[in-house]
Amino acid sequence: MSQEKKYTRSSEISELKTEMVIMEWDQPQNQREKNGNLNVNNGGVMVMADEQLETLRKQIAVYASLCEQLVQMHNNLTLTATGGRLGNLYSDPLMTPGGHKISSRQRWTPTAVQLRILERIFDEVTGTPSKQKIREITSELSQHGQFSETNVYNWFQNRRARSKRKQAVAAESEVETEVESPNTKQDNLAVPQVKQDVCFEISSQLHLLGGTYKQQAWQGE
Amino acid sequence: MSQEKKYTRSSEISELKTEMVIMEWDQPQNQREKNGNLNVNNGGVMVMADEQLETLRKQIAVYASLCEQLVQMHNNLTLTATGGRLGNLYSDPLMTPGGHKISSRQRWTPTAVQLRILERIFDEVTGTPSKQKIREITSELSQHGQFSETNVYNWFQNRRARSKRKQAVAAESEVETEVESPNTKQDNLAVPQVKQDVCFEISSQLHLLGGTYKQQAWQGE
DNA sequence: TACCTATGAATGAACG
DNA sequence: CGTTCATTCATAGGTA
Repeated sequence: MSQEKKYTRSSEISELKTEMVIMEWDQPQNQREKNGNLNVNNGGVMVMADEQLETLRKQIAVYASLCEQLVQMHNNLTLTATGGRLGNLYSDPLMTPGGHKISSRQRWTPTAVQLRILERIFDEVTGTPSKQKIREITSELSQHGQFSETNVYNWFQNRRARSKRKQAVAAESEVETEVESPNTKQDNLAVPQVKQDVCFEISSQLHLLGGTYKQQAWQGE
Repeated sequence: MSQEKKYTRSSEISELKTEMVIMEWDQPQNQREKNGNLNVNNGGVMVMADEQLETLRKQIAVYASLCEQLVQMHNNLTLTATGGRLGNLYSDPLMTPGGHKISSRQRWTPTAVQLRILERIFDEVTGTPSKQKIREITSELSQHGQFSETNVYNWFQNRRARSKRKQAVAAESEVETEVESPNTKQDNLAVPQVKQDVCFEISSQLHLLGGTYKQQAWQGE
């Protein structure tokens, strides 16, 4: 009785950005260039070294935290994330004793690659997936996993609908409640949404942070 | 019945975290205290600042690289894909300089009052909350706490689903007392730990780097 | 400290 | 197309 379960998945990234409080460098770029001895040859700038030190430490702290969390996420995700699992391991003959629990089809879960492509296309298309297009997309994405056109269709439908709903809700909540707090732009607490490319955010943060040595590498695309 | 491993969200990572121990600085704490000018008033210690700076920068560089890799891996694996559950960006945590953090980001938890009202309404409605209704409910409950309509929506959804499920399960077990486990369909736990190696490497690097400055940040209080 | 339960949230699929 | 259902994930809180 080996029942496979696919845990993992995690969304701890949300915290990352909160921690990533990028701090400014007190020194301009040119100063940073000669990082071998930038703060000692300047008469009274010595104090700066100290500040910088502090800053650097903080940066490192942030980085450390970041890495830690990333590792965590990776740990969680790694377990079963790699590819589509639509047609692979999971032996569930949809047969329950006594009950009629049929139709227990496992739902398709797009992989990262697939999702990215889908979103891109979603962005391109104005509002109708168009059957023809769906076929193409399916073919395209089929290389990264097995699934049917119906999945794509559904995906677009859902995507559209939810997008709209989110917008509506946002707009609605935007209505000013005069008696209420002036502008508590703090409507968090359960209005996540926005679910964009989280990784992208991380990337941004990283790239912002890492002005010291590293430049950019993955930020491309 | 039980498999070999239990899958705990944080236990696997525990070792990683242990490696992220704070690394001692060549300076004692008291020195760090007066970080306003710790390395300038000491005749020959100035160089140290420089060295330290250099070291710190290197650390940052390494961290940056690590993060980069991590993000890359994450991107490849599942980031926004497999689970898609990763879109949890909540709003800023509002961290006060004093060290106070306003918890209450994350999951909305209905208060007693809210719950009562919700249940009452749930009982009234035949089974379709209807968006309009949700709006009202939200408005009404907003007096007892801040939350969005989505919460209400979700609440009803979950409520109904759960209700149904319970009923179904009850009916099923009522008709037949099978040998299966009627309590819960939660006999999962397979825990395929496979690709851990990657993380392992990274963790090694991280640990090499040392924590430097980091202490606890996100792991919560 | 570790597991379990309850439940809020996310999302693929289906219904009208 | 908009709305609802069903399933699963992830987390807060309780318990041993």
